[in-house]
Order: sequence, then structure tokens, then C-alpha cells
Amino acid sequence: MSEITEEQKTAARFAKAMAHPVRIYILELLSNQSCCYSGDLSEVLPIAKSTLSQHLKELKAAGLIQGEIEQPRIKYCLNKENWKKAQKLLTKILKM
Amino acid sequence: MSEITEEQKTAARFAKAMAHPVRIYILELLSNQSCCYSGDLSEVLPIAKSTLSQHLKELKAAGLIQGEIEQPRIKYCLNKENWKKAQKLLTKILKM
DNA sequence: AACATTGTTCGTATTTTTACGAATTACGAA
DNA sequence: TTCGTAATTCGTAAAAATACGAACAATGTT
Repeated sequence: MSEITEEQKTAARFAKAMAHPVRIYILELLSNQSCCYSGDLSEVLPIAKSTLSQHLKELKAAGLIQGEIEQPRIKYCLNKENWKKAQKLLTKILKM
Repeated sequence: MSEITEEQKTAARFAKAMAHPVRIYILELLSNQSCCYSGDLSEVLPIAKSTLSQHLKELKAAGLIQGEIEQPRIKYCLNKENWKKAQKLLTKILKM
């Protein structure tokens, strides 16, 4: 019993962070252009600012992004270390 | 507005299917050993059979696996076509 | 000090996910 | 036909995810 490894739990955690179109959008943007601001996202995405904030929070909680204060805004970037970890774990599973 | 593409929605859908340790376990097993039976999983995983059945249903609904009747059991395999699609979409995003 | 800007947090409602056991279906074997 | 095996569906409960607007910080500008 309890056959499930920590690696599998971690992989699931990362997948969960990616399990919403808005979060995929943000991650894809950040993997292409190094960083962005919440305001830019807010202008483009068809959701309330508070909802966007929640998605950013979730990505942060999963460790996939990090925010850096740059008054009066916050600059968001990928957390490269964890992003690599997610890459490694998920591509390992996806690889046939 | 509505900047989100169909590709991103599909990627999120696949990620969602992978967003649980039990489902990761099943997918990883199937990507290593071509197929398995619900009963085998049931013996190994610490969850009720009905719960397992729900997870299998979700993987099926996302198109990642398929079941084939092989009386009295059901043989589960990856749906290779969609698995490749998931691979492609997700690795594209994960690739820095 | 009052205001504008940028985001987050709070309160709340709705929907979805996760989980279980009991009941059910499907079918081959006795 | 009755029994056993394999697995799903049903009914239900509890937790988590999603979304919104209003209220609230934090800071720079007038």
C-alpha cells in the first residue's frame, strides 16, 4: 500500500498549478519573456484583478513564480530552480 | 481581451488530469508498462475501489487513457495519440 | 495632508473535486 | 439459475477551486 512516491506527489502539485488556462497563459508568457507585471496581465486577461491575484498567489505557492517589488509595481518572473524541477519531473512522466 | 488560446485551454485540461498523485501514479505506470488492470491498481493504492474508478474515469474523460474489455477485467492503456498531444503541448510550455 | 496607482486581502457564492460505502451491472462458472 | 468476480455507478459529505466586488494597504505625487 501507499505506493505513491514523494516525486509523484510533487509532480502532481506542479501539474495542479498548471491546471488552469490563465495560469498556463502566465507561465507561457514568463517562459518566453523573462518577466511581466500584474497590470499588464490584468489589461489582457478577461478576469477581475482579484481573481488574477489569486492565480498569481497559487503559482507562487507552488513555487513556479516569484515576485519582486519594483515600486509601484511587482515584477513577476519564473522561479527558475523550481521551474527546472517541474520540467524534469513532468517531462520524465510525459516521455513515453 | 480573451487572450487565451485553445492550445492553452487544452494544455490546462491535460495538466488538470495530471493534478493528482494517484493519476500521476497511473500514468507513470502506463508509460512504463503498456497496460494494467484496475484490480492491480486497487491492490496497491490506498484508496477505495470506487475512488479509483473515478480517477480512471477522469483520465479517460481527458483522453489520456483508454479501457478495453477483456473479460472479466478491463485492460487500461495510454491513449497514445492524446498522450503525444499532451507531451507536445506541455513540454512546449515547460521548455524554457 | 489628500490623492492616485498598484495590488492584495476579505467576504461570499457557486462549482468542482475528492472520497467513501452500498447498490448495481455484466458475465462466466458451478 | 444461482454464485462469484470485476468494476462501475449512485448517493452523499466534506473540502478545495474559481470568481466577483468592496475594502484595504503601501507608496509615490501634487
